[in-house]
Amino acid sequence: MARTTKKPDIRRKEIIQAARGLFQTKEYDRTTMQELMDTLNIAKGTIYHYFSSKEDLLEAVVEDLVDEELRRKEQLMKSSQCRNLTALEKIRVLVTTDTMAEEHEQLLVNLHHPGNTLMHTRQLGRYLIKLAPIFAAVIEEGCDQGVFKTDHPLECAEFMLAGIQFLTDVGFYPWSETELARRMKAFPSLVEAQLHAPKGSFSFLAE
Amino acid sequence: MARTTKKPDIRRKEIIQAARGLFQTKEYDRTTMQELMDTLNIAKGTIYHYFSSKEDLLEAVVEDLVDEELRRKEQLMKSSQCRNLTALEKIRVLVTTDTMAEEHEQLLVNLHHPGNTLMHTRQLGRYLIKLAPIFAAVIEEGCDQGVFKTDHPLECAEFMLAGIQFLTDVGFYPWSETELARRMKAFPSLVEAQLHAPKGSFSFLAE
DNA sequence: TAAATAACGACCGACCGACGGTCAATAAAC
DNA sequence: GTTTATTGACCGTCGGTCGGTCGTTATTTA
Repeated sequence: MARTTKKPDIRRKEIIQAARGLFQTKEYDRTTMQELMDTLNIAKGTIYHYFSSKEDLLEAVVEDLVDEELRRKEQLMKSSQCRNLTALEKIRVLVTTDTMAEEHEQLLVNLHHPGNTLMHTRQLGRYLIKLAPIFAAVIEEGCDQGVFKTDHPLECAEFMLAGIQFLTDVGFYPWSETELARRMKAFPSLVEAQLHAPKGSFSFLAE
Repeated sequence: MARTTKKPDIRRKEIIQAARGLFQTKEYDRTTMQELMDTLNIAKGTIYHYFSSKEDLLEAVVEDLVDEELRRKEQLMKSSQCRNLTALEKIRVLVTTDTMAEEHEQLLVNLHHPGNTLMHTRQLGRYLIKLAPIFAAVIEEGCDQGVFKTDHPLECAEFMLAGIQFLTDVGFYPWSETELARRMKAFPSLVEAQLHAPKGSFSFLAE
């Protein structure tokens, strides 16, 4: 077959992008290396030239995903429209501008299939490591402004993000609609308690 | 080969028990049906006569695991030595008498292998559904006694259990020792904030 | 300077072993 | 005799391997 060589970093990125698309639409487990080969018109050996295993590839995909999210949120916080918001407003922006949510929706279509548990878990793990500090910074700001109060901003952020994500994401567990609704209703006051925030300040979470 | 027939419910339990042992010591992914067959001296078809797939078997194992835990905790709460403890003391008993922890330790030996992510996730999911209500009941008791304060006892329990478990269990993500230590130190005050509990009342968590 | 050659590494794809799962036959139980 | 628990040979699929090929670039040769 005709062979096209590309610069390694280009090819690597190509593979990651294609894999990311497949993993998100078809689920990780149900995506075969054969499909990835077909998508890219590439031989199997080429993929394994760049990634030592399917799971290694998953790791790269997740890193790509989370890093993108990180860049967006960082940029969001630095943007002029955010510069002089209160900490509470900033958190609202961070949460509601959930850029990753779109991609998640694709997943939710293939609901109830457990083939993406590994990917979800990995993603949440990396997400916490990389993005919790951003939330923590804003929380700290809030403490300075007197709206929040906590001795452990980072752990607080990790704790809330992990809890909410696990209890909300049907990719982890096939939660029922009623369970999800019940939790959504409770989250505002839970978060407010956690941060010692004014009553009602997080009611936007339930929307 | 000579064949020994057993009562279906006996056989079923046998398979679950053996699978449980293997899944916990060897990890789910790395446990093959062949190994399970060898352990039980049973043909493959027999297993598939009782369980439609490997994952179906996993589900049964997890249910077995969590139900056992549930029974123990329920019994613990009903026991005479717990009857007239304060809510705070009861929670301490619930948490420190973590019967499942032993089994987890086995897992921690095989550290950093992601082959059990699915099992861990499933387990936490079912655990929350079945055991959060027990914690919630005690929390409610604490509210009545005036040591706690929350409008959503159940969601509060789910939230804390999910968060702590995910951030603590290296079966989900290969957290570093420093990360784990850092979080353990923070948990008491996080939980106290969540429940509006007196300062220091949950310091036993960090031990 | 231009052509031949050597070295490198990106790329290929036939092949493999392992694994989950199937099913027709069969032995035990009732 | 009927039902049902059990067997194990067999299958398809999938992740992964590996010896080898071909395009590219640096180096030598004419």
